[in-house]
Amino acid sequence: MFESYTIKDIAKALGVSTSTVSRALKGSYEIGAETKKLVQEYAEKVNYRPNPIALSLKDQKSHSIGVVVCEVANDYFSQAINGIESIAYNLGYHVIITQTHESFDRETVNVQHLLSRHVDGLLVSLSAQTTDTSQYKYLHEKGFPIVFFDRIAADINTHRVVADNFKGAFDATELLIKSGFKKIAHLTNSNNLSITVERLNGFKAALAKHGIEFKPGYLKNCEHGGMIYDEIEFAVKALLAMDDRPEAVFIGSDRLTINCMSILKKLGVKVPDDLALAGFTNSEVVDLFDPPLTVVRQPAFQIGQKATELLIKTIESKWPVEDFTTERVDTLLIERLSSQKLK
Amino acid sequence: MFESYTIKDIAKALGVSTSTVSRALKGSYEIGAETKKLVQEYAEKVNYRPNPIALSLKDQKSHSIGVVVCEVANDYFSQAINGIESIAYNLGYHVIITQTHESFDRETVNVQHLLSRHVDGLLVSLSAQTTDTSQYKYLHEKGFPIVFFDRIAADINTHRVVADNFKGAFDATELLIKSGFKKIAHLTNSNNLSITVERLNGFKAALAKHGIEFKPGYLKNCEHGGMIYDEIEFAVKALLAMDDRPEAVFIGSDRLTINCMSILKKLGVKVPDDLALAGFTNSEVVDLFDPPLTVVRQPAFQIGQKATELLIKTIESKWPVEDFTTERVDTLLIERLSSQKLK
DNA sequence: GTGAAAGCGCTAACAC
DNA sequence: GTGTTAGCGCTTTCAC
Repeated sequence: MFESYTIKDIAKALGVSTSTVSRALKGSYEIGAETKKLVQEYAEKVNYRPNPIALSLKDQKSHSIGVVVCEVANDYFSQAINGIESIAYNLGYHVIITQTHESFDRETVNVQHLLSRHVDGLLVSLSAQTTDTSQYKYLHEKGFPIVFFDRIAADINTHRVVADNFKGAFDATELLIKSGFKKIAHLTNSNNLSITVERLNGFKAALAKHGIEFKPGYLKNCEHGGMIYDEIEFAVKALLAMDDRPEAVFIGSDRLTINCMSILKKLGVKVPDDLALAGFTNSEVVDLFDPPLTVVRQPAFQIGQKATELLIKTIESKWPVEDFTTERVDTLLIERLSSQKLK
Repeated sequence: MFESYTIKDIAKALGVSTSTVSRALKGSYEIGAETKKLVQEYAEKVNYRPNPIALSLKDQKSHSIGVVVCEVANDYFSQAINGIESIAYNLGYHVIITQTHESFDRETVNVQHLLSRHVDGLLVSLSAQTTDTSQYKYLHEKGFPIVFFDRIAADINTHRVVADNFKGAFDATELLIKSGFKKIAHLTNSNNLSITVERLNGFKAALAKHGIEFKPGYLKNCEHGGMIYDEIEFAVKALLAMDDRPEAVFIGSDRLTINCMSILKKLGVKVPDDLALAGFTNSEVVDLFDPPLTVVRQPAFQIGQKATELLIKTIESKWPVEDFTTERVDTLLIERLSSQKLK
């Protein structure tokens, strides 16, 4: 096995005490210049690294943060994790990632697991199935640092970082309207999610602004957050089978947008001729699609970074934090062929 | 802050000693049935969780493994990490991910960082820039567990998990040949990488089998592993500008395949009419591309799993491991429009 | 200016 | 059957 030097080894080698070594290494003023130099040079020479586990045990912090997301192999979340990691790394934390696969049970198990690992705080994006947020409420009340991002718990007053989902949805919907569509459907995620509600509101607001009535029949929710292909296919087919079939659809989630394209292609429905399309996604290759996709992009990397900064600030705060912010960052609308009305 | 119960709290509350609690909790036979029950019920009640940091300090293991990859926001690696995490999670390890962004310096820093965190072992996929593997050699010789996956170090005899890159390349190239192409270029990664060499060999073997001469001019390396867009664009343009311009190109990396498509589209080069294309990628949406892409997929998830299993087995081995395996898993060739010869 | 020792949470060897 | 204690690596208070 691989051994590394401890403070004790250095102390023994140099014939001083461990406390001297400890102090010398952090340049304490109490240590004589030559001793200090001696110790520091020796430590350097043997490539001494303090044992972070011992430090953690001492100061009762694990220097790790737990992340709860639905899926890593998802463009939005892999980008967000990238942001999380970049901040955590710089501030000396490491990141433990867990996936819910949109299941509430799995989410609960993950949180328990992370707590048993004594993470110093939690970065959470709720699963599509989650309605009961009491475990977070309990922890939050006990003073345990939690930051929600993307899919937040409305009833827990802690730091939150989200995209401006309302505006993102509004913009995309308005774009479809301005392209000339009036019959616009909305395919979206589980109603449990904050993002679903916000995006639906943005969708409705855009319709209202342009005097278009919201038709409940044009709204399709996929309760499993796009994890179940058949559910999406069912919803898409239902839209296509309507008497007053929509001409366009605005899609409220990354996975749904991609899967919807895939289903339409399979069914031989031409985009945008038969059905125009705009949707949320963070995929970087949608301009290579046939047709190129009109999308709402979220600054996932920055969202991950901000959430992590807030979390670590909370963790390291000397005083109980009581003042919580909700950061809202802009989305980006990119128009491509899929949302255009062809002659 | 958030406090949790320790063995000491339980001992005090129950008026027994800490060792009794410790033993009772692991159901030791030395403890009387009623004491055991008492302790276990109390621990359950207060939701006791052993402090993993204390355990780590005791048995000199951090129960964490370090991962070195070039990029997380890459389909192949995010899928591999998924596999890594799934195994690590089940075996009680957590995973610290670092990214090299294809830089050797960054890789060195990352390895140092991971070692300073006292990870129990390393899962490594080399950066495109790396030629000097001495840091790994040094660690390996000291008995430190390392498993290479995907981009391996040829000169270090440790566990390795790779796709059958030779065959994957061979199959894709042969497919192009069978489609009727003879002038086939190869756009690929840095020559430093094991995968580059293996895929090139597969490419050459397929040409040879069908009596086609290998033209060095048709081989383009992107030394930065596709991180620099201009480099790829330069290579693609060079191929297109050749007197004896290739009719098809086989691409040896995920990022290059996607970027090449993007460049061809920008240049107005029609695929497969003007240039047919087949390449390695693990993107799940390439069937939505225009045109749908012919690809070689790697079982990234399984590769991640296997590598992690081997690593943890090595870590937990009671004896120094001397017998190392190289696991080679099959790739999957999926034919779509991009590789077909149109009339 | 430096050393001794306690303590963080847990386990295990050694009492009794 | 249960308690006492040392020790994992490090910091820090208290001595000198």
